[in-house]
Amino acid sequence: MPELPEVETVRRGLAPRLIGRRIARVTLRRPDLRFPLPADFAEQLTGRQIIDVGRRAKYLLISCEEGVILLSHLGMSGRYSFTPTVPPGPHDHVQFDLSDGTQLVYSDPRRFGFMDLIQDSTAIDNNRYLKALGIEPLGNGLSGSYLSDMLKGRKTPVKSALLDQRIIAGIGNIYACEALFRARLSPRRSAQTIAGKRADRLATAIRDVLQDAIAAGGSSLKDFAGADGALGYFQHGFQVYDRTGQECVTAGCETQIRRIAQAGRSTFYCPACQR
DNA sequence: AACAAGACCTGCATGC
DNA sequence: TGCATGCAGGTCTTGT
Repeated sequence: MPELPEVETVRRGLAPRLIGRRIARVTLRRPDLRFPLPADFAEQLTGRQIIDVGRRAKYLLISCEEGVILLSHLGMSGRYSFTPTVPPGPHDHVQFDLSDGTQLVYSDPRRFGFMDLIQDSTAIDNNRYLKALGIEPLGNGLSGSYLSDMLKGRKTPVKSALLDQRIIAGIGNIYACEALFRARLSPRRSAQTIAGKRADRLATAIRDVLQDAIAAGGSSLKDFAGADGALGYFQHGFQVYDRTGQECVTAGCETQIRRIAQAGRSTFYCPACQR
């Protein structure tokens, strides 16, 4: 599951190959992704020219002429490719034939991803998937004071709070772990204790780790690839994620990275550096 | 209101 | 080799 940096990497890969092209044909090999597609999904898109490829949190927003916007979430294993196989693979669920003769294929083995249509840009904020989202972590809204305000009174672990998309939209399991390591904060700490300098540190760490990951072209675990098929390199930059038992990267700290479960998700951290 | 747990679905690594 | 188990980047829904 791509998190914000991976979705942004996909967006950047798609934009130059989509903008200005027309959607000549939409083939639905499987109309039931995670959720049912709108009944007129193909009809609404067919013939329309693509004018922008945007992103909100982990959602891709592909804007077409006459205002229709295709919303696409990659779930855990969704990916876009311009090199369709013949015959189509079992998980190639949607294909967009473009006016320049290229074909964009959406594949998603786990089918946790989904798509929707938004009628025009004024309806974005009312979309069922977007309306409850919190701030963009790379926007101007993220600050220590925003974090301390939002986390006030919350007893859930700060790690779990970072995954709450209503507070900050776009952080997933990897970058929640990585941001807390950079901020030297324990993932087990109660969210309401994040205030003052701790909150400032966390806000900075979130922004920095996401920016670094985007600059590296996203990470790549098992299923992710950019739209051009290239792999991201940020996984080489993980300092705690999936490093159970390995030595902490902090100079002089020889503590082993620990893995715990929080709210059903794995958390990785250094119990010595993160307080 | 906040929080935890379950549900959704397939593929892969691991251990017996 | 085959099989069972647990795990995976997310989000929505249900129940306390």
